[in-house]
Amino acid sequence: MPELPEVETTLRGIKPHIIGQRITRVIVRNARLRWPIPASLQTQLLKQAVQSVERRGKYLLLQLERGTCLIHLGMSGRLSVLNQRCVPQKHDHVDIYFANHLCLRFTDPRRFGALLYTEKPVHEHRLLSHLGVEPLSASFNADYLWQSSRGKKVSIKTFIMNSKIVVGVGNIYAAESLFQARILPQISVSTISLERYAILVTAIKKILKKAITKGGTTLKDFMRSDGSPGYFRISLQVYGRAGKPCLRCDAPLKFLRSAQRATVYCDHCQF
DNA sequence: ACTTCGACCTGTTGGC
DNA sequence: TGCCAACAGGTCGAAG
Repeated sequence: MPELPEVETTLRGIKPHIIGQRITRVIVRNARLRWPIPASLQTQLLKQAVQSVERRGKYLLLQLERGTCLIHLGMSGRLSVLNQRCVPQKHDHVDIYFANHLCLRFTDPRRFGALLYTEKPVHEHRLLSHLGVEPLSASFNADYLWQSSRGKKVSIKTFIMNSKIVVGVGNIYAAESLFQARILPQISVSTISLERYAILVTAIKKILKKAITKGGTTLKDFMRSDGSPGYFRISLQVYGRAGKPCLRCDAPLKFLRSAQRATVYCDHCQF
């Protein structure tokens, strides 16, 4: 599930339930995530209140009184807020209980996710310090992309998926944005004009915002006792549609594997 | 300095 | 139906 819109939806879903709440108990059933959850985490979180919940790229940051809890959902992670004790399932690795008796549960079958804690300034953390601009901020614009791409040869798809450049554009939204902007995924960043970068930036922002709006319609589901997320499937133009007709020109969509990621595009509409 | 590639995991899917 | 390989929405860090 987790591309930026899903992470943003998760943030909006959990925030109202845990903001201001004091942590009363932490249960770690499986510490073996992408980085092992430190054994000290349970003690460190205990009795701290949540001051704010923020997002940086695809990282969720629970700002506590003395430090910050960093959460990444990886490929298959999920956070749910449960209002009563709910029997943990196979992949429910962490529970954080609050004074209001709600439980924030971290579920992640593939365990590519992460849950860490730091008492240093969180934006200086090694996982955050190198991150590029937020795609929905004003800093993400055509000039920025054009400037950042000088002297580089990478393909435009690899480029916009590079978190040092811009955060939160994953494989699905990269493919969709490039289709919308009519740019071939495999062309080099050095060949793209400022004007086309402007079109691409607009497409990325539009698609991410639309996806956030759609995810936002299911926020009530966060309180479902079974913890199922129930996201609407976002209507996708190219992702997962290789060989099927292009929705703009009817030509069969092409498939390409670049940097080990599947890409679908239309070689008639995109150039 | 830039770019590619392997690694981390488990669940699902599709071909034989 | 069963088995097995390939693949999946991420991203770090080593190697080239």
